[in-house]
Amino acid sequence: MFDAKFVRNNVDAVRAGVAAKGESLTLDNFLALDEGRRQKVTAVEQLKAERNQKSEEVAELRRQGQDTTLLQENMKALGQEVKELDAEIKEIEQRLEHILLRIPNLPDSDVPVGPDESHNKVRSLHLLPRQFAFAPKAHWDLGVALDILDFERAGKIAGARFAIYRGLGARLMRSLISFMLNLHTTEHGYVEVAPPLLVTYDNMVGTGQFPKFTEDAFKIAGQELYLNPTAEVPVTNMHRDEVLDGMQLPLYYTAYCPSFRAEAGAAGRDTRGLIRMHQFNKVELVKFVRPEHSSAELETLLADACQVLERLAIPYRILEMCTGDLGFAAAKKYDIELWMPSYNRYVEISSCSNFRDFQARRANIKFRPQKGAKAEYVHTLNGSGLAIDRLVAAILENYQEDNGSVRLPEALIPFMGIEKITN
RNA sequence: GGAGAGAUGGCUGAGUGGUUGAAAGCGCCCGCCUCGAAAGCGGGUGAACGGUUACCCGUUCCGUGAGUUCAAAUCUCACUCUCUCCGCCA
Repeated sequence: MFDAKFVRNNVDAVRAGVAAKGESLTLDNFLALDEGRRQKVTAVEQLKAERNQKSEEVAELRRQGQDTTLLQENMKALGQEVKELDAEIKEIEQRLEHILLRIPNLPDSDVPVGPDESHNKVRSLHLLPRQFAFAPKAHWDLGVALDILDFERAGKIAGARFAIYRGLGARLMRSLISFMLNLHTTEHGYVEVAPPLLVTYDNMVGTGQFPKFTEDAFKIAGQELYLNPTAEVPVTNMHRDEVLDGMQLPLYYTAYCPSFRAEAGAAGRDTRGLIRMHQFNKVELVKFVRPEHSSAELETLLADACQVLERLAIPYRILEMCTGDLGFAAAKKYDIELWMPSYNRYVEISSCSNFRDFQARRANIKFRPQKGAKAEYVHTLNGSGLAIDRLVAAILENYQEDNGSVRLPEALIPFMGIEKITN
């Protein structure tokens, strides 16, 4: 979110940034409301100054034992006027905030310009897709045949877009969680957290999901609580309304969280398998950093996420997202995509984003650069490190053998206690 | 779920409806002292918004929201959260 003053003073830049993201906002209404607000604020503040002054007079006259009824009568009208103006201002401010909360973050200047995903830039390729000497199976077939995935029974429990992990499948998921959390905590310097999975409306606003994308979230009936769509929400909001000690920055957090998405706009897409589910598992990376470091921190965040795929030896590529594919809150974003034989293409496994101070403003997260210095907004970043269900799918598909068994990546063997999943 | 206590600045903690943006202490910053430091002494030290932007001026903010009043941190109501005890439970 931007503050009104910034928008007022940088109308053209904001318009251009919004347009680059493929949205349109005239801001004319905003500017008119903003101008009207300032006029009313100036007016009401004069009245309030008068009220304060007269109130002091009342106090003074009373001390002298004089009658103040006449003065008090005059004050009533003044008080009423103030009340009405305050109400008008409040209404205008609500409308201004309504607009401000819906202005997307502006792209960094080095982000490739383009309307949609077709303009994303491939930054690098890592390992080449394996050439199969047999017809590779999709993970939903492999997993069911190996009796480690069960979609049918998951449907009995919760309907479509859910999965049951079973036996070695459940152990594989647990192994991936441990493997990734261990990697990030012991080698990359992240602090592991296990946050609440239900979050308030304000939390969702803080990270930018709300108010624009309420239909993507699951709401708890009768309560103002939502199932978290990504650990980004609870972990970033941990520090909401705080002034962090500048000496403690940067803060690195990693969290494993089940995550929940309504997938409102995805009816009929990726209906099979583990790729797009209402409930999925993810290890997330979140950083709170000084503004001058956030660009460099995005690069190391990306590297930390890629390290998982390096260790698992799965083919992947890194995409630099263009302006039209940045999403609402990001100023710059990389996607990591891994090779999925059943799709015969790369599939997203992680998004690593720099939000600059966009989320920090919404969630009111500041830091004090030095003792005694004025507090400033921090920069926040996050990325999946990585999405677990898609990783399971990719391991099954990329490591499958012609007899339907699946070898395990070296790095997972200590966690699994076996080298191969067979029937 | 029942009963009680509480919520004030970076922290601790005073506060009788009327110079209380808020005592005091801690912390922090500047100065004096010192070779330097500590101690001591003196001064300063919240945020947001608006007007001017050199300085400065005004308004708002004492958990949140409403109300009473000429005037609310202080009175009333609702809500949220924290703590203690009981009940329940993993």
